[in-house]
Amino acid sequence: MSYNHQAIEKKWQDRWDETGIFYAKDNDPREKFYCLVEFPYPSGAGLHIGHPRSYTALDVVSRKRRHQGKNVLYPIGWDAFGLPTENYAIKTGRKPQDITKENTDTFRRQLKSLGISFDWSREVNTTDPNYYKWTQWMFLEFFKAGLAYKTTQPINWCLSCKIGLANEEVVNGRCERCGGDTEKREKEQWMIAITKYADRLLEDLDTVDYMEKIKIQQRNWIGKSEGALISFKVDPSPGPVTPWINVFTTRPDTLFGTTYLVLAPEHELIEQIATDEQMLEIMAYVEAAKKKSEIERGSDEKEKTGVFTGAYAINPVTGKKIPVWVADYVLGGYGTGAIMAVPAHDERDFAFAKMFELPIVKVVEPEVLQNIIHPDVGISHGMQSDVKVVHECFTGEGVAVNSGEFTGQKTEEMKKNIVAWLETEGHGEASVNYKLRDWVFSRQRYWGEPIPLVHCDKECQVETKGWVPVPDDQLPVVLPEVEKYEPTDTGESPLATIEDWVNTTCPACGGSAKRETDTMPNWAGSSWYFLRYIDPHNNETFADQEKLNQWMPVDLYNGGMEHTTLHLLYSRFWNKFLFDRGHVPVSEPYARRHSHGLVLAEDGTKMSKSKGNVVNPDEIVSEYGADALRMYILFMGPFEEPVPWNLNGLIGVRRFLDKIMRYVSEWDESAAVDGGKIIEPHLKKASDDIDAFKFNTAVSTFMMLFNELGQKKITRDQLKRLLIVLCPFAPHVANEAWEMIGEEGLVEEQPWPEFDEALLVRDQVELGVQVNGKTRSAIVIAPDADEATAREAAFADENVKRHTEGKEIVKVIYVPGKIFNIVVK
RNA sequence: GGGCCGGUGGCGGAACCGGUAGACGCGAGGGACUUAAACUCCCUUGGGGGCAACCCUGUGCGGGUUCAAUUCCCGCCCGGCCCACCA
Repeated sequence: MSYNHQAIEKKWQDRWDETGIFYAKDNDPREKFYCLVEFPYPSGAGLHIGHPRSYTALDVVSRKRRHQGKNVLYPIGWDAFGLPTENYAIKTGRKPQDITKENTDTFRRQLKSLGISFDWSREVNTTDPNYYKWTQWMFLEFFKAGLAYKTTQPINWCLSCKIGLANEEVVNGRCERCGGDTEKREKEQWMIAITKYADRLLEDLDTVDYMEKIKIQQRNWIGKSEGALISFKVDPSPGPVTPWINVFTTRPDTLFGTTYLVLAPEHELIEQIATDEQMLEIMAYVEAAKKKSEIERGSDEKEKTGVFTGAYAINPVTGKKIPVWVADYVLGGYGTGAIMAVPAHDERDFAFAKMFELPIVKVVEPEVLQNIIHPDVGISHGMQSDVKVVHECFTGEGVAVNSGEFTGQKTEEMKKNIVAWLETEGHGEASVNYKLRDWVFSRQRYWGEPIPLVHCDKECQVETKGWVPVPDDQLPVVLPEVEKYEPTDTGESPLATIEDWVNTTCPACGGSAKRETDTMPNWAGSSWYFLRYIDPHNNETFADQEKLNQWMPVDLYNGGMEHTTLHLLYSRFWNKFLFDRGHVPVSEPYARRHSHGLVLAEDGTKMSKSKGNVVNPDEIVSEYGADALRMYILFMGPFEEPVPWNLNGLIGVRRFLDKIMRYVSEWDESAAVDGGKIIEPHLKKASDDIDAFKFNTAVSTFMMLFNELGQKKITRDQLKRLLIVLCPFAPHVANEAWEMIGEEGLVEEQPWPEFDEALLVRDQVELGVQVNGKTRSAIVIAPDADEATAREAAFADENVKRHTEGKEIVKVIYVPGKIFNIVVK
């Protein structure tokens, strides 16, 4: 017998809709549980088979919590701004608004067909003006706090999207969205000063329960390093004002080994200090470096290039003149865009020095060498004349050599002392650097939130360089209708072409003014959506304070690892900022963060449209049913690991669901026997596995349970308990079965079972018996039997006798319930 | 190059805190039911040996700790993901 999934799934989904049983309740005395999944980007392709993995898993958790009497908020919405929709609009000439409407309708239908217990009354959409009104309002909060600023600086530019990208969006020199080539470009951009929060984003990781690998990845991305800022005086001075070159280093202790300086090609001092003879060559090099795409620059395989500027600077500790070079192995965006090169103790500097025959001076030795009498100690640390060719580079810590008065100090000690010396001499100071960059927040695109600023023609607001916020009562600044969605040839947003929208009046002085035509990146709306779910229809504020107090923080948040350095970091930052402004009650938005693995194609590779190995959830649901898809996707493997899709596996799960329905239809109360000893341990295991995120073994536990039951009919109460625990996994089947046995109402209304300890303990276990660690037999014995009993049973066993007879028994190890091991000689 | 994760049957995977390796599912083989098929049910299924009871071997490779290692330690090899000239 095979149950009719189409009929029963529709039936119960309608019942859930009618009763509103999954709606979260504000002002409710029950304990709250806020369960969150990353809301999807509603693409034209429809739901990906990977989506249900995360949604189903957290659905199981949410459903269990409801059974346990919690007031659960499990919402869903649409992260709908973004390039694919815009590109589709360009291709078809249709409005992105219309395309989005169609796509979200599809996604909603697909998600509902899975029976996921979302609270559909709280659906949000980032492209809804009632939503992005608040995204804009929050941007203005950043602006008013001085954290949003416009600047011209080299940014990552995607050549095919014609769009500026944040660091986080550039993957191996390619655009994260389209995979196209990127290069550095000078462009005016709105930035948000996320770096001001770098320390707190780092430190507060200790206060949250994230999977360790997520924390590690965020720490690495923030990339805090401590060191020193050191100033080198250019000598001879190229003009009346003597320029100084500032460098950041994590190894100030190697200053004596600094034999040259290197500036990034973008460095502002280059033109000023380069000598006339070198100028042509330098300019050519700088130009070439600019044109190099990020890919080329990265793929140079350590082959170093560079040009001498002709200028020299003074090493403050040795007093020696050292040459200043320009090379693109130094990054303009990190530190000061200039480095002190210590070829003896840095691989990159070493490679460069060898290439251009620059001096290499050893100033650190591994500590172990210090115990050996060393002829080098004490030799002068001069330049050219006494340079020995060093054949390898030592980057570790150790003891200083060739370092004047500091010689003999350990690295840690020397770092402190040299920084103190630099500070007194006015040549430098202790300093901290981060890899994290400020967030490039402008997009020259149509399909995003307009940045709600106006530039006053008279620049009446001097301190903000003429930029004036659109007043709150004029928000949202609604996206105007345009003819064409293409970015303009000048690299400006299509909005720039709508004159009567661009031209406006200055909110401050009433004079003429122009609107900002850039839009926000698609990360904007997703940075705070978890707050809007709490009060999605509020028109007075983004969410009511009382309700925020009630619901925040999110108790459990699941999403993909690919968002660890993007969305997850951005939204933590955004929430912290709102917290500082007094708008949200907690500093960290997510108490616990989990991540899921990808669902791969059957061949173990990523699913992709081009390879044609994509699985369509609609087909699966219509052919095998939502419950089969739900249970299979949980069963296929460990939740956090990637697993290949396998249709036969899904069919196996469907067979199991048929087996359950068959059991229930054949179930006969009058023939019931006590099955407590069978079902109780299994139900307990399945229940525990939910909290441990071990959904795969939870499903297999149900299978084992039915294998053990066989034809045995359990009591009504026992069957009911079973169906309640099954319900989070296969809610349609559980409800249908519930009705089949004549029970009223919905399974969702039932409390989670309390497990009876007495039924969990087993009276007999099979205990392995080993001789010298090799399993030779097994005995059936009480799990808590004493050693004498176990010993008797074990030595009575024929097989054990055969392996022990005539041998000296050295000792026996008996671990009750685990093992009985006899050591013989 | 760095960080993280992983490597167990033909396949996906299980094994709690070191305690009978291979649960559960798929696939395969055999059988029952059927006029036949589908469905369902039963048996077998890591490799090698043996009629059998059983024996040997086995969790990427090489060592080690232990009564006992898929699990812990050391050294390698391979794969995946993320980051990557970050001073």
